[in-house]
Amino acid sequence: MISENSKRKISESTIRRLSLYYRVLSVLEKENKETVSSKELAKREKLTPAQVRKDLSFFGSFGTRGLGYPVMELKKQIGEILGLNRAWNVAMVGVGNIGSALVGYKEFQRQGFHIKLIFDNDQRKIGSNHKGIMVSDIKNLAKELRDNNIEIVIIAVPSTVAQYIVDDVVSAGIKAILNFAPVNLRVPEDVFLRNENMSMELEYLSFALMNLFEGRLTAK
Amino acid sequence: MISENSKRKISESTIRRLSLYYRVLSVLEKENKETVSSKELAKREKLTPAQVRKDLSFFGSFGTRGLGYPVMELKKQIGEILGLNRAWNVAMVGVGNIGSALVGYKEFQRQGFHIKLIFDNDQRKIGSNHKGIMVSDIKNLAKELRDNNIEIVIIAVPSTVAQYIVDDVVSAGIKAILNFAPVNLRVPEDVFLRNENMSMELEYLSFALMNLFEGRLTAK
DNA sequence: TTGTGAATGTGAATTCATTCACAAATTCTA
DNA sequence: TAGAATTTGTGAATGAATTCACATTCACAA
Repeated sequence: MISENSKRKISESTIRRLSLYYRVLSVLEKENKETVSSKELAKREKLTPAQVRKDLSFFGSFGTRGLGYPVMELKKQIGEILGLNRAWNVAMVGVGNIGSALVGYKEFQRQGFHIKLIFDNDQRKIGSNHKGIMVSDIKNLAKELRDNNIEIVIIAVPSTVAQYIVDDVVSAGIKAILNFAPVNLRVPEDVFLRNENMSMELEYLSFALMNLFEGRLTAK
Repeated sequence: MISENSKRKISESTIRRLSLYYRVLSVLEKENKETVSSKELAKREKLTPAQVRKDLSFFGSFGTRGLGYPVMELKKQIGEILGLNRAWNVAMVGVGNIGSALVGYKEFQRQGFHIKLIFDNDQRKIGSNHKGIMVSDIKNLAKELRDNNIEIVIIAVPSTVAQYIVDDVVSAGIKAILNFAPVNLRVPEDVFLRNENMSMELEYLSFALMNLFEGRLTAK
């Protein structure tokens, strides 16, 4: 059971690690492991056992001393916390390179993120079938989002138009937006906006290699 | 000039923010701004001015008191730090949904990440032309990586085979790997491995919405 | 049923990151 | 040329996240 202290502020990094735990637990479930210790969980994610226990402790106490955590049950609990035990209605705006790839990305489906609508402004794409979903005209964005009870919108349009799209999305009452355009977008206070910056990790590697060459740094 | 105190350990978040500054500076450059203050830079990234100055101070002192930072010069300096003022030879392994989209992703090009080789194991894809690059047989992976002086490898293959690929990549002497497969990979101590977990941000939004419904949390 | 070993859950200690606050430097104005 | 207005750069202070360390709990074996 999720304890009431969950009202306390949870750090972003804890949530991100919860995602990691969830994934490892899925693997462990497939391996038919009944229980897992914080030590084992930590090892698989290159974290410390204390970190794992602390993270989980924010939400309740799921383990058994001397034994560890029940794999299936813990996965279910984390799923509950992250909202993965339910389906989310998602819309994709923009079906260029990235948008198109994401529509076909099975992992989203598996996690309960169901892409129900696809939008584009390209007349050649509108009306065409994309992995079983009809591409809608972006002109009808706000109305269609409302009519279809969309809860999360993914933005995969060129940077130049991303802000206009977001304004439209916000006007439709959407409270959660995932942005793939490499640009900073403005949203009202009550809207959650997350950015997926595809170049950032490459840049980190670039930085790491630079420092490696200059003899400043090692990988770990 | 980059000062010698750059030998101190730089935190991951500082590097990530450097990426953000770089992007903002590119925009400011296009807007023909000559200088920018830490205040303005902070505002654009929703950070504090102190944060911006502290981040930069790890690498040297680039600003002028009373005036701010010279846009072009600072961009150049950050580019130097992140290794963006040079070209990197990159290889893509796997041209499914994601791999294929990334090969066509202009932003990588712009930042100096040049995808020189593409690998797949699908006979129908091997030999075919993908955005001007011939798809190679994954059997020749290690040899081709060496022969073409590849420095960074992007993994976009199914989770089930990702570890085998990585082992092969490592055996070719590659020191920097970006992994898009939703799985934890093992690499030796001296290899930089970064993971791009496409579901993580969606899961964060999912968590945020859950808490919003339960009245626990606001967006900011 | 008792003892041993294992592993959790959590305050306290520590480490790490961010923000404060201000002297120093420089621009700008008149 | 002097005084006002900015804004940097950075130690010090604060705040946040991680790790430590251990009492507590439980499983399991004999």
